[in-house]
Amino acid sequence: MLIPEDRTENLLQNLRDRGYRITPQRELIMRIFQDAKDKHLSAEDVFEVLKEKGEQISLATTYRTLRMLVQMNILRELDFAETHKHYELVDENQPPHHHIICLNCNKTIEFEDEGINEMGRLIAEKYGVEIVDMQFQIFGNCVHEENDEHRTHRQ
Amino acid sequence: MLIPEDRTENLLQNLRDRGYRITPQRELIMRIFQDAKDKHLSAEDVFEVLKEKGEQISLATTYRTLRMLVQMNILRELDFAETHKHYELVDENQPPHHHIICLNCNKTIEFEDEGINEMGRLIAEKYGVEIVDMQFQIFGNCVHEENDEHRTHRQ
DNA sequence: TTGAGTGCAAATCCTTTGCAGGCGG
DNA sequence: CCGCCTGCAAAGGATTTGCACTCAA
Repeated sequence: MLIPEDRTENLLQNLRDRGYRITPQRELIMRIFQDAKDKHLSAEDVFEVLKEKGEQISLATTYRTLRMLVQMNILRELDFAETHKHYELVDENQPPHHHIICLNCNKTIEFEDEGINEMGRLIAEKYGVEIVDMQFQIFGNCVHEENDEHRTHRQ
Repeated sequence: MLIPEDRTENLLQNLRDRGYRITPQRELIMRIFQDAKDKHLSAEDVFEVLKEKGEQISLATTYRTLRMLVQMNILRELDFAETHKHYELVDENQPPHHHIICLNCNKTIEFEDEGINEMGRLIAEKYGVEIVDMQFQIFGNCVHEENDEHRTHRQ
């Protein structure tokens, strides 16, 4: 089993090279995403994790940092049809992955499918679009909720 | 060339059958979507169209009606990685379609791809998820903006 | 040293809600 | 006529911003 390497140092260097200052706040936030692989944290989530760790940081800085990291292509912004956005680390060595979102329990399942990625590339090429990101979302009800009253719409 | 039939009467009957009252406001909003096929209106867009037509309606009712129509599966809610949501008429006779969103000009291109839909169905089945909606979004830069400074991130 | 980054509070944007009055069935 | 719908204004949640201060380089 592969232990995922900590890319934080590289990413920090990357920021430094682009003229950004490395502050404790920025480093903390990047480490949170490194430690939360496979999660899709919201700004509020990140802020809560920091508070639990006893770290001093403002919500404003959290939002500013997330926005900056998305612009640097270090974080990917995800839309799960909620009122707030989610974020995850970009791994340029991995093909884009996609998400199933359960409308009952709000859990998300990640999946990879090279066929879908390839079709996305062909379609983008057909329409003359240079891809920045592709997201395939399946909204539905997962079997674990089978006995509950199903929600047949977005929340 | 096929002239798309006006389904508004059927949809209104549908609402009536489900115990909802048919008010002028609800009928107006449904007709706006009928007349704006291929567009992806936001709540504010709908409100503006109504104002231009000289119709009297409040923004609150616009939001309430949109939410109700989504719950009735008459409208589909779309997320284009913006701060507000977009809506389009659901056509149950058509397979789900998807969108390319240009990060430069904010234009959207609709496309259909039965291969992608089929893959989505297979994946949902594999993970035991009953599909409510599928959305494949390609974010990128369209060729028309080729000479402009490219935005390489979400707005 | 210096200006980019931070914290705080206020502002902004989008959307929802409480309430009193209106009107569809 | 009953109670669902509406309009208005106020509230709410998520995110951004102005400003004075701080600290990374």
